[in-house]
Amino acid sequence: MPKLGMQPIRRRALIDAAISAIGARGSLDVTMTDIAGRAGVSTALAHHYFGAKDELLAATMWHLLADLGLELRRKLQAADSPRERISTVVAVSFSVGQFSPEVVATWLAFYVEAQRSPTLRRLLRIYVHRMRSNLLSAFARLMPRQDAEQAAEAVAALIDGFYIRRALRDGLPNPFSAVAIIEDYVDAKLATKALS
Amino acid sequence: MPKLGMQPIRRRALIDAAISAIGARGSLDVTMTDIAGRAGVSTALAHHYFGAKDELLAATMWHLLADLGLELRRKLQAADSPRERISTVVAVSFSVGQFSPEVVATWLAFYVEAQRSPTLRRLLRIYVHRMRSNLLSAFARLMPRQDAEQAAEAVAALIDGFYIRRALRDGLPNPFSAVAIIEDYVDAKLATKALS
DNA sequence: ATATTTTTCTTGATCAATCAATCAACAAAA
DNA sequence: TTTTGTTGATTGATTGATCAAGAAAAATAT
Repeated sequence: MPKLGMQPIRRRALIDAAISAIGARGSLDVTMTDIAGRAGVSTALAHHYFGAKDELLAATMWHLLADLGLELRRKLQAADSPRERISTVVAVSFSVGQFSPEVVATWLAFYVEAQRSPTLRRLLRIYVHRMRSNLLSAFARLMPRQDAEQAAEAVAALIDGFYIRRALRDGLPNPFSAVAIIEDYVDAKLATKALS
Repeated sequence: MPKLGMQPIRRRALIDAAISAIGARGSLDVTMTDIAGRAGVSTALAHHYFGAKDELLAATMWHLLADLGLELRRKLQAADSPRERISTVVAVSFSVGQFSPEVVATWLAFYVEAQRSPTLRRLLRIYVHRMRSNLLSAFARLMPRQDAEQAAEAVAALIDGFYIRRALRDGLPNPFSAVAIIEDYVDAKLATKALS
């Protein structure tokens, strides 16, 4: 079923077009005509490469996930201390590649759609789990277990919360203040709960 | 244009049905047939009362907003100190009426849709602004202005972030831990930044 | 009270538009 | 010449919206 010889360039172009379309519209309720048009091809070709619309959307989400995972792994290698690892997770979440309005709107749309689609939910669960375990293992080396769990949940929620604000293009102006607020939280938490 | 003599009971039933349908599906992509069916009436009747689907959805969001506003105002009257007011805002956000999976999913769906619809965006802006000013005015009495602004942003983001987790029915199990984490943040912030 | 008219409420049937998906045909490359 | 890539045209299904007509209720008259 998976066509192996197909030119990956078209797949990539269609995925980028999907992100563009979803980002512009703000939801997954985009037409194949819109996506194909942005990629400069016919809708028939999109179906040729992805079969059904759902598969194109799933591939799009998988791409976002892979992109984030790649950047995260790369940056984490340069982080030595647990404290640095936390900052890296935060910084990557708000880096230009991940925090552009288009990408953020696409993430949010997938969050919503994941409630319906088991495939998307499974993909999203991977992301949530990875984010959580990265944060938790770092925090666990800096404070008691229970506090570490709280802190990891809080930072994850803060990241998601700022993503929503960003998608609404309201309230929070730039990524810097988001990072500053989260870092401030981490510092405060460390100041009160840190292991001696 | 607005029919004055109409029975408000049908409007209310249709709005409740809309919340139910949106909550079940997880997005605003619900059919009039679904909504009308849940209300036990025909689609034609839904159009009779609301004109277009968009207006029904806008009315639904307005209802959620009014509900939240009502509960918030009532509870805030019983809060004397700024610290209590902060706790009240948090508590109301995670109260049974506001934090049920259905309602949360509906909120999230509206967040997403607000990117497209100016009407919905205007409604949401009211909510965001009210939440922000409630938090900010309370924090401003407890710490320097700049810290207060950060804290208000952070608490608002935490609330939104936990809402997303709840909508995904993943990670965070119950409202109590969400409240505990936010309260812990507020306490930590006060411990380090409070006015003498 | 009872009959009537008028207004309000409700629906089934239907329309028009949108859209995912298919397919036969054609071009390009291998 | 076989495989791969590409499209225009078409189809079938979904769905928001409309409309004429029928119930039900309310108002008015007898």
